[in-house]
Amino acid sequence: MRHRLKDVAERAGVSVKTVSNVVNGYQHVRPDTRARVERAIAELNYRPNLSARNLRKGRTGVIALAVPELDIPYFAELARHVVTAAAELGWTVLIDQTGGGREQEHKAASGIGDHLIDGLILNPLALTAEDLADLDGTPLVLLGERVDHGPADHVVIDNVAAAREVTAHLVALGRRRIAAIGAQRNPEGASARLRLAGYAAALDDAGIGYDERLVAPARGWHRADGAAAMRDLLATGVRPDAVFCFNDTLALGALRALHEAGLRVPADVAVAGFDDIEDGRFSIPTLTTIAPDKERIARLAVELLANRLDGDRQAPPRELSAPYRLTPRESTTP
Amino acid sequence: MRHRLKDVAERAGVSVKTVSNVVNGYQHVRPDTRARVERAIAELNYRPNLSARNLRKGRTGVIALAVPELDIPYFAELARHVVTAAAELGWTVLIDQTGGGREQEHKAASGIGDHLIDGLILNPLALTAEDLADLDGTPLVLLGERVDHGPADHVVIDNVAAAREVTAHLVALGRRRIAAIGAQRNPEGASARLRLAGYAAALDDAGIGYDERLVAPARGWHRADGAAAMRDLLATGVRPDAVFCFNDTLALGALRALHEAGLRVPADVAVAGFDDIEDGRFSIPTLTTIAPDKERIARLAVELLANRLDGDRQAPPRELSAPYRLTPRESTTP
DNA sequence: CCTGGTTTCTACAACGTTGTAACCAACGTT
DNA sequence: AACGTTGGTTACAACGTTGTAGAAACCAGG
Repeated sequence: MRHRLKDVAERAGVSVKTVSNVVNGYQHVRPDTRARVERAIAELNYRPNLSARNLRKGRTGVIALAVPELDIPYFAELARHVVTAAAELGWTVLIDQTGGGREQEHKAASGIGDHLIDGLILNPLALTAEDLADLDGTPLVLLGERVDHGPADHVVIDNVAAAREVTAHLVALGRRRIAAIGAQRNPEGASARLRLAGYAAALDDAGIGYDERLVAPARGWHRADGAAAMRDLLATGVRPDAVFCFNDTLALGALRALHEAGLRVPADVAVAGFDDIEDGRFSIPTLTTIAPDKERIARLAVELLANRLDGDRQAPPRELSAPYRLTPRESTTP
Repeated sequence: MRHRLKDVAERAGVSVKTVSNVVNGYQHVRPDTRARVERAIAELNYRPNLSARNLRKGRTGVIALAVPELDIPYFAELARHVVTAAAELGWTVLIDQTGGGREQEHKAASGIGDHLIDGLILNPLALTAEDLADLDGTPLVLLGERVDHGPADHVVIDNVAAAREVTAHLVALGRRRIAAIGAQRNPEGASARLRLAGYAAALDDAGIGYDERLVAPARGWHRADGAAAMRDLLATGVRPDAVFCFNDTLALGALRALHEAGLRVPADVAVAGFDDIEDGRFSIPTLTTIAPDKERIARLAVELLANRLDGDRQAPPRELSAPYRLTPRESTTP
């Protein structure tokens, strides 16, 4: 049922290579030969065997995207854009879920060696620079925060500036007791660390003291974690008048916990998030957030990978920055 | 930098095939030979070339999952479970976004022929039976509703019964003017059609007449579509006291539109959805929904594919059913 | 009619792996 | 001592494709 170049060649009365040439759009093929071959291809419904082609060419046309969890909307939305951007360059995307663990992230990164994929776009949560040291030259692009001076290209947004801007927005509304949710206990959560730094900087700008009791760690990045952190905050008796959550799912969880505690948003407590996921545009109230340009991030990542594949693999790593925008909504401004 | 069986063989002083045997866990290898080979493998950091292995074996170890859109949470959650279930059987999952179009779904299905993937799990929205007619025997499992008597295995949940149950739940709360959101204009949306049928059946059970003005079509399955449909309903002046949305994102959009219209949920209007996505467990109010066992669906789909791959490819298509559970929450019961 | 260049096509080898068949050695059985 | 059996290993071919080198056919200019 399945045909090979050889079958097409026999039917068209030409050599295998000529069929290959037609398939690959080689120029110097006589029109009538080409037509005969194309007819044979159509009649046999021939499809090239990609495994064989890959083996011969050393390329697979598949890139991988490794994210912590697909059912965190930010990553799902990002994945969508990466798939789209990659498709434009003729690539297929293989999506990997790392679970956010250092070990699994490392496995995803070294899985490059399988020859199954030409390159990897990795959004690490816990990976450190030394984890990347033993990679053997397959192109890698990191998303989110830089793994300090790692050997790879990366696409970032300015987490510190963004966090500072959204915190300043809360300050500008007259809030003074501004909590932060999402600090990570393990020191490796780079994004969390930077967002915390931006938060602290904005407080400093406003002459507000940093109060450790207002900074709540979160176990993960899910709604449940945000809700739990918010409940903890309320339970300790510190009464924040605003909360900056380090991502939108945490913020949505916090909204829920505030609702259950009978507090009004934004009247009693203003809430801001980070990521601009679709939920936040329809939640009650809608969610003020930092909106990173996800499409741009995806496109830049794919382009970096393409450059690496076609160009100099030894070139020094590049860092590209994607824009973001503070997007005020009901959760801070009624 | 990249090593082949041959390199390992030379270093260990054995034949290429012996190394291959060690790599594949072949029994009859002398312990000291095995040790020597394994040391050489470790020293060279050898990784098999999957393209070559695939070419030789005719299998790639990769299956594809094609869903309409990754950033619809239901599909993201499903994808997560499929990836997990597949990993247990040693498979990698390649995720495809069809966009829900008939053409693209067909392309995904026929893309099987590329030899890149061993099988496909497809969640179709618009695909018809005849679209599947020209597939050449590569295993395919359909999710969601059956494409009428198509030639493929499929995993379903009983959409009619589930929709009937959730509608009956609304009736039991004393609601009589129950709207439905999510009917599709194009006749191909099989799931929507079945859920509509269940809705109608439940009304009939309760002796409530079917009122066409209460049935709102939706363009897509996003929150924005649900909000738009709800606004349309309200604009026409029919005042429903309950709404059954054909999925959760539509319901979340409807919640938002009701909020904007100043209507209370569930006091004025009760709202129910379908899918049990994470958002619905944290929204305000939390969302009553039908919770399909997504993990089970994913597992069944992967198992069907596995059976097809290892077993009889000509066996008649099978239909497996996954359970669901009505999950009442605040949006119907305060 | 020859020369040199281009176009069109082909034979062959190679990519890295594994299945097949075969070999040799060691063993226990007749 | 001859025999079959098993364990351990190997040489070879094949999977389907494409790059290389070159042959054959064609063309133009002298």
